[in-house]
Amino acid sequence: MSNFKEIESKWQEKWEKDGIYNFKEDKNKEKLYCLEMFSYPSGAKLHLGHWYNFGVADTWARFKKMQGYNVFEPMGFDAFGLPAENYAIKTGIHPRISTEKNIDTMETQLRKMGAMFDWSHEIVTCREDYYKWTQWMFLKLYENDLAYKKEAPVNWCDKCKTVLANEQVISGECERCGTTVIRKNMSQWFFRITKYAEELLQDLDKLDWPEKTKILQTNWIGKSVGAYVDFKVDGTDDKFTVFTTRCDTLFGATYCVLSPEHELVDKITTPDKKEEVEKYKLEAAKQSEIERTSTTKEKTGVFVGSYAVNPVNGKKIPIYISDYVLASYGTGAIMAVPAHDTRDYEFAKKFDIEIIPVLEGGDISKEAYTEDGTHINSGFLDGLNKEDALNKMYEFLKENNIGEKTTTYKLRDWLVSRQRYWGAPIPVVYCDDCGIVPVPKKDLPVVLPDDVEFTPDGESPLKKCESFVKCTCPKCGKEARREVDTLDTFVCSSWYYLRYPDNANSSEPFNKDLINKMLPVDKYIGGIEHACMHLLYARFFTKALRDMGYLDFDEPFTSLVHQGLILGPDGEKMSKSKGNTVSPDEYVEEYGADVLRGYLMFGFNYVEGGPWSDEGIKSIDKFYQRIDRLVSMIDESTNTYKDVDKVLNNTIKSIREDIEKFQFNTCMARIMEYTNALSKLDKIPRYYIEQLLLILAPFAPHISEELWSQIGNEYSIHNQEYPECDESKLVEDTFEMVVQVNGKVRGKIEVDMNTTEEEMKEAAKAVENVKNYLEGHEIIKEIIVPKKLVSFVIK
RNA sequence: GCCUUAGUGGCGGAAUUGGUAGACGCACAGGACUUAAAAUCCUGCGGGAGUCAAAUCCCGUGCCGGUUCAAGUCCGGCCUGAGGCACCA
Repeated sequence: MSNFKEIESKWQEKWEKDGIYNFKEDKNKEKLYCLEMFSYPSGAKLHLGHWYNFGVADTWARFKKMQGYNVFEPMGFDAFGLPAENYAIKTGIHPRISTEKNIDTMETQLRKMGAMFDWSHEIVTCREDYYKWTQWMFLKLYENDLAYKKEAPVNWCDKCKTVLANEQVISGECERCGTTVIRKNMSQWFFRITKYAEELLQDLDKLDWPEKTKILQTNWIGKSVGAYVDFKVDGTDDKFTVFTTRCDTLFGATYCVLSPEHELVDKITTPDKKEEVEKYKLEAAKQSEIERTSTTKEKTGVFVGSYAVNPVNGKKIPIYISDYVLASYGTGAIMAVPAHDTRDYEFAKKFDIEIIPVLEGGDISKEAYTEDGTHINSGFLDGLNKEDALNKMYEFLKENNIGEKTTTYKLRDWLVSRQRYWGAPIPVVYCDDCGIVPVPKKDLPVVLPDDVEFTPDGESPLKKCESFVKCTCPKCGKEARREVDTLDTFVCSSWYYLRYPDNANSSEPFNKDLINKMLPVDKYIGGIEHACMHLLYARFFTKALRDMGYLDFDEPFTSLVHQGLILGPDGEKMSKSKGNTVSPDEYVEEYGADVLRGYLMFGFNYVEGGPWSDEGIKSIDKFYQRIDRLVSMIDESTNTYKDVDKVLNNTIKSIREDIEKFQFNTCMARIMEYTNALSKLDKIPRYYIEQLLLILAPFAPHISEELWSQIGNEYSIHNQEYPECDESKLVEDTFEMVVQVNGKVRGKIEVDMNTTEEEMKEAAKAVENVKNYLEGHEIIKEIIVPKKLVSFVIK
């Protein structure tokens, strides 16, 4: 086999023509839905990361197919998004044209991968037959009170008069014009994901996901139990509510802090502080949340001139604003207990505010600092421990109607409005008389118009498209205006796994019975960068659809695996701007898909990834050439060799174990060991060759298929069963016993498998080198690990 | 900064979960075949001491400390890199 490329396209065409990977319902086989996170067609071409994700995951799916599962492995494109629109502004090429062209290229490339993708189930999110149902999802959420509008801050460039993505803000400035970006409030659509916060948290226990991913989601959801406490503003009827996890320290609260965006700020700022407060609010608006919540930067803030009344002791305490308090978490206001909180302590020191310790040994300025001391200076809480004091305070707050026990989450509702063109239009109409009116489902899709203008002035093309904006109210028939914002692309990707099995359905997003059979996804493979957003949004959608009665399962992805990141040769994340991207194309061109896939499997720990280097890709090429040579040594004898049998069965056993852990590198190593064993033979019996090809099939699908046919076997190797391990071939008569003295290896000796512990000990003592160490010393301890080692501790 | 994660030969990476560190491969070196090269095959290959050669010994899994008969693996503290931080997807 001199040319891998030739045989690859030959088999790819045949497989597709025969549809051997197309999913057909089969009552005798268990379905297995294997899904790789679909790709965004921005770069025009597949990059190495795609090959790493899809190509390697396909080996797992192929292995499952050979294990007898009815595998469904679809592919599609997450095709809406910012880059296509930016590209249009720069070049004038319409996003639909550039996107469809990219998809075309990528499909061609994906076919060259030789994966089992079932193209008859393809979906593309920017096409009407898909986004119609994305809009339907929006309407359903709206009907169920899971979509609503409210004011929220966006990145705003006042020169461009446009909203910027975080990505477009470069160190606080607009990437186009360099103007300082500010946070500005706008009315926007939200999905009420927080309604599911508790269930999203609880159900993590049910999932076969990496522990670190569950921890990331747990922290992101950020549940904390505490209390709301109301503070009156002294001398007025105004009050504000704070959230605190330590209401037991209320007696030590010596000031309050509102976020600069808090609605009460303007009202309670005294005239002499007005200027200073306004200035501070502007400064705060310029900062990102990461900057604002940094625990190392110096605390800043401004006294607003008013005082709050501490509800437990009636003390007047000053009210400040500070950027370290965020409007989006809790109530946007805190009570500060500087004696027991680091941030509050720093702040109080700087502004010379009173510090009252209320926990014994808990004064932050003291050396022996504990968080949970006995309460002091705390009136009715004095002498109590943390738990009792908390409970007593909860009671007190409730009785006096000044607060209550509560649970809050860091998780915020999901902002889905985007002031952009290239996305699914939000199917809503604004009518002067009827207000917000959802577009009736029979009128979906609200079609994204093609004839729009892309200008760099930042104005949304949809807003300027009069024919789109102008419409009639579905309720009263009067003239109305369409919503010009589009949906976050994460909305598209929150339900695509539900559409794949039923992608041609034109009367509903998916058939309930079908989806209940095909889902949940059995194995979902994609990057960990999606741990908090995409994966959480998809879980939310599934639960919301379940509650609406459209499906009967609780979780979309039963089992999850993250492939690592393939970095540039410099060890940095590949990006065009860094100029460290590596294209897979030249490798496919030179070595073929099997070799590139093989190298990606062998050269990296799949879950860790690492910097790209092509040192060694040749070795996979050589390895497959070697297999080709071995196959030509085929012999029709039925001889067997004990050593070869042992290696063969160990290979099968190890691969079956390792592939479940996505350890493809060790699988490849075991295949190499088997070929090493075979190459010691002059002629290789047919059985050993067939086993080799079957073992190899999921890893090198084209080469194995070619060689399988060359030795005269029936097409297709991919419809065969994966070899089973014959444990009887692995039985060993002896083992190597290790002898340690004081923890160091001092001898190794081959002994019979059936050696008793007592015999092991005696044999160990008889080892020449061990004898030298034991001589003249007292053995104070003997440790025996059966079938492994003997360890002596001597004095 | 916060959350998560990783650090093992010249390199990519193994290590049954506390029990022989370096599987498998790359690179390199030596040899065979060849007029020669490529390809292929064989041998060696963490560092140091020792020896004709061995045996054997010491050091070694980012750094410092701890637990243990025994630590790459567990615990505490640090350093460095990577991913995410809610409008890139």
